Amino acid sequence: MFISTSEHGVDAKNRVSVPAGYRAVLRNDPHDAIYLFPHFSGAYLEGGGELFIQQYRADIARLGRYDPLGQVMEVAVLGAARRLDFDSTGRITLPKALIEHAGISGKASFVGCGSRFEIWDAEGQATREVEMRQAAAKMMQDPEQVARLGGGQDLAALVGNSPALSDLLKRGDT
Amino acid sequence: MFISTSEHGVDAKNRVSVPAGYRAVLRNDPHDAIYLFPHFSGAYLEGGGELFIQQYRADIARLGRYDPLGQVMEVAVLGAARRLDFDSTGRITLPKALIEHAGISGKASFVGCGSRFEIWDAEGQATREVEMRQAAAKMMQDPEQVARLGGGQDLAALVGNSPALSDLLKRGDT
DNA sequence: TTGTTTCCCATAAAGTCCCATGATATCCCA
DNA sequence: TGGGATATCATGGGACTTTATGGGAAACAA
Repeated sequence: MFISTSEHGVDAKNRVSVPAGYRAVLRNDPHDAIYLFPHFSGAYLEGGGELFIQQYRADIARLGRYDPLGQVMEVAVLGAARRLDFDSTGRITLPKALIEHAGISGKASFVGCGSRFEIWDAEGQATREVEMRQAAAKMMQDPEQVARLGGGQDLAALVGNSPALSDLLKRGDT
Repeated sequence: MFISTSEHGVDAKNRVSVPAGYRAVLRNDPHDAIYLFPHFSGAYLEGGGELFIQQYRADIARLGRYDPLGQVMEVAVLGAARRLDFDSTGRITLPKALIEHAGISGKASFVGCGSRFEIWDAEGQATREVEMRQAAAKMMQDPEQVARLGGGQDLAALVGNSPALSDLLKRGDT
């Protein structure tokens, strides 16, 4: 699971160290690499491992070849995505197009989001984090939102019913 | 898996370099070649490897010999498709008919779509990409579309239940 | 011949690998 | 529990390899 936020410098060759904790998550993947794409809904990159990109692929494939939503997502996600391999010290080289989309200058901020992570320009990220915390607090005052979120009451049941999920949790590399 | 978008010049001999990442996908194929055909629903080419063309073949075969749809697809896809071999530096030579169908002049844009890719004239592709990203952002604001897309909730369970899919992910050449 | 296609070599730019170094974190033992 | 030894991590720079692309020679067709 990708968690925590950390900043890393982007050098003259556009290289940036991927947080060690994230790399540990990817260690079991077929290739030692991450997938990244410029997100369509904001100036940031979304990324993850093999599972992350295959989820998008599965979602798109499920819609079928002639669905307009699927066609849009194909270009916006798969067409824009890049596979970036690590060098021997755990860095990736960010393509120019991705750097420009996210407006990264000097420092990049990695934000873990569970099964995926986001990369933002470090500059704005600090304030964004505070805003998100405030937004969360506000939403928790709305009973409807609280109800939608649930509150984790049923995870135990979920695990009990799903050998797959149970294995996944035991394996611990998710 | 074919992902990312890149532009490549088409020279006086109609040669064009296939992105290195795409060639890596095809390395396990029986012949080191791609299949391409002028797509019936727009001014672009659709292409892929052995698996890509065999999927079309299987779909058509399933319809049976006397199905009008099958007959149409046979001509429109298999009849129009070409197998193009790579030269020693990873280029293919685009036949005139394909260049004309896609309106390619000078530069061609390869767009990865997972199990297949598209080739567009680079001129229009740049704007198309921006439009698609905007369309995606807009669609994500419509709860109905979001619901249709799903959001990958079930891939993990899917993988857990399917040894075949799990192997596929591990093999990593999809 | 003339035009077309295929193969091979040359080159510049881009990307990747490898080693070095300083900083940080972790471990171990008194 | 403090402090030094060790391992891990982040980052810089140079050497090397791959990739993209241009051009020329050889094979083939009309």
